[in-house]
Amino acid sequence: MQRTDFHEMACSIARTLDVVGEPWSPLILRDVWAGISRFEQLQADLGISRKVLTERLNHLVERGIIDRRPYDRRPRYEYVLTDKGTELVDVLMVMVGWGDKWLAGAAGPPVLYRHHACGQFSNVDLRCARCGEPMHARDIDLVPGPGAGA
Amino acid sequence: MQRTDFHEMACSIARTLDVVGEPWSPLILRDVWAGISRFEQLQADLGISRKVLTERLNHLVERGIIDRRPYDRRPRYEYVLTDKGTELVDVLMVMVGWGDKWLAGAAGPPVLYRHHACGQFSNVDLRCARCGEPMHARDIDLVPGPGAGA
DNA sequence: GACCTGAGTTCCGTAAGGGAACCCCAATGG
DNA sequence: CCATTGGGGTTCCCTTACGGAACTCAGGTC
Repeated sequence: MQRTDFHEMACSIARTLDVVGEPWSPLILRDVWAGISRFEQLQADLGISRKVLTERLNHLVERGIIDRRPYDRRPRYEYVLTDKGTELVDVLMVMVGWGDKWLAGAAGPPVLYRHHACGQFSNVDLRCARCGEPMHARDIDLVPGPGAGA
Repeated sequence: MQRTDFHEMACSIARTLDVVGEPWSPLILRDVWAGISRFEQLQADLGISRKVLTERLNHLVERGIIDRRPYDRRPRYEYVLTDKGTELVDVLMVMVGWGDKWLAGAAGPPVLYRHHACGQFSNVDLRCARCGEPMHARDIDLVPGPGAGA
């Protein structure tokens, strides 16, 4: 894990990385999103060490990304996305779009999205929340906001 | 950094993490995007160790995210985004949206985006590339694609 | 020729990940 | 009613990677 603390930086990227920037955290989020929700399943699917998996799960629960809840009268637990965590999946969806385009190669994308609204296999596209036009890195200027440091 | 190799996984998230999943890499990308492009500037801005900065820059150059190019007849170099790297910034923009909403607190967002197309301060929104309707985690089904493993 | 500056490299101490073994608890089951 | 099973973690040791400071190198400048 990063030794330098990203939490204090006046940057929403750094602060987001403080939540899911550690190795494995995004993949844990992916698995929980995809329905792999129990400790043993996660450990087997990811091949992560049990120690680190415990740490990451606790961290994600503390930050309100996932909830830990019992699913049996025996001490058995599963992890489910909170609203906060579900919205964080947006980041993963965009990563998938980029990875599909630049890294998937001839085999094609490993996973497809079927959009409920239109029923088609599709991908995400970034648009301006105000005018609806495409909004990518080259389409904007960065301006200091109210929460900027001195 | 991660000891387990994400590169071989049949998952575009894992493969993207193999490129920018190491600690600091996303922040380096952010800085280069924002115009902080030289070694000394990056080191000072991030507070990263010089050794790790060197490793990360080399890694990003190898993966085609940034280019290293001389800006002087002396051995001086700057780093600039490639097209591949510029598209990867989409991921950062979505992270900013999430961080602004869930982590910024009362101070408000540290940075604002002014959209060239409409001139307004805005944020990104995820839409279906086919039908244009909103597309978030709950709006899709995941289906194995052609590049899925056995 | 001495000095400066940007861009790294080297070295050491510490902290984090990997892996295997171990532990705890509730529900069977013989 | 004691032994077993199986999920969900802990504990331990080993190795690797980060942080930080010192050092190097090459071209320009005074």
